[in-house]
Amino acid sequence: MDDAERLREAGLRVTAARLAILQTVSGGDHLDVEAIHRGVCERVGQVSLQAVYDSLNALQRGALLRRIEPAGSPTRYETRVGDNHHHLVCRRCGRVTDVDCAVGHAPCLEPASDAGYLVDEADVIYWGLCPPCRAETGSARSGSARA
Amino acid sequence: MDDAERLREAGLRVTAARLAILQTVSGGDHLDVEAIHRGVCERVGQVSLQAVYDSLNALQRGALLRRIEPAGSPTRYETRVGDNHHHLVCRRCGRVTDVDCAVGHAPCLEPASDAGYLVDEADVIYWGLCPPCRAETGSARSGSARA
DNA sequence: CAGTAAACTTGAATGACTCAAGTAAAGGAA
DNA sequence: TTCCTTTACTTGAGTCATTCAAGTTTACTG
Repeated sequence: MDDAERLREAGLRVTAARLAILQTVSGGDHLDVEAIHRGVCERVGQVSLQAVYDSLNALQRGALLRRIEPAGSPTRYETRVGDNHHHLVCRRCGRVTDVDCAVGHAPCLEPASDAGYLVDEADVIYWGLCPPCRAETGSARSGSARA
Repeated sequence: MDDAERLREAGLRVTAARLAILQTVSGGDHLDVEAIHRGVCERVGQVSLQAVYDSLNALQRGALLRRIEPAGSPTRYETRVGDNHHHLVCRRCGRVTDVDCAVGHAPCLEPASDAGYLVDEADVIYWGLCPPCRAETGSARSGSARA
């Protein structure tokens, strides 16, 4: 299924801007809105930043994109949707890297007690230093995660 | 150990504003900055919002408070620090509730692959609807978490 | 091919937070 | 106790990502 079909299936109109967004996000690595905007403009000429915001919202509502919002850094988007994966986020440069869930049956995704909540999603972010930033700061190898 | 001692131990000066912040946060339930500010003013009279921001930062650097930053809602604070617990966040009203880690040995807190990152923390947020919001929206009981 | 809803444009507004410069006060030293 | 230095606090302006609003254009239906 190509992007145009996927858009239609989500009840969205097919426009050059949206196709360019999908291409840009899928070709990039957890890009932020500004980077996506740049990519879109390179592909199809001037598109307003607001159109990009608007479309990104529509695309994520339609489950064509996934939004990642690490505390303290701007929102990023990826095309890998509908699967069970999490993210490593670099505290220093903000880089985001995918990680599969640590265990197949995802124990952490069912809270110990749901306190009466109707839980529909679990978000896991591992905070740390990415390899380039470790090299620059001279951090020793390997640490153990704390909850 | 009382709050004043704890402040001194963290290398911070003891002020009425800071004591009031600690009391307010510990007496409240994952309050946001505005609510903390209100609580502080009730206790010790006018304190500027910036002083509250400043102190909250100092207190969290000194590990007297923990900061919770759910995507799309303002930062909240709690006094429960240094343990292994996560949060349920209501998509509708933003309410935050503590959950202990699902499993003692915390499997999700060691990523399947660390991609070379030096991981120092894992943040887990369960998104859903809190009981009052479920009642208001008439959502059916229980759903299964998706990663 | 026309009509209409959705998408896009421009421009202003918002909200949470930070920065900056000056004043006040905590707590160690004299 | 008083002085002095450093940290905390005040006021006020600034920033950044994001949203809102109103008008125009364009994709798709009929």
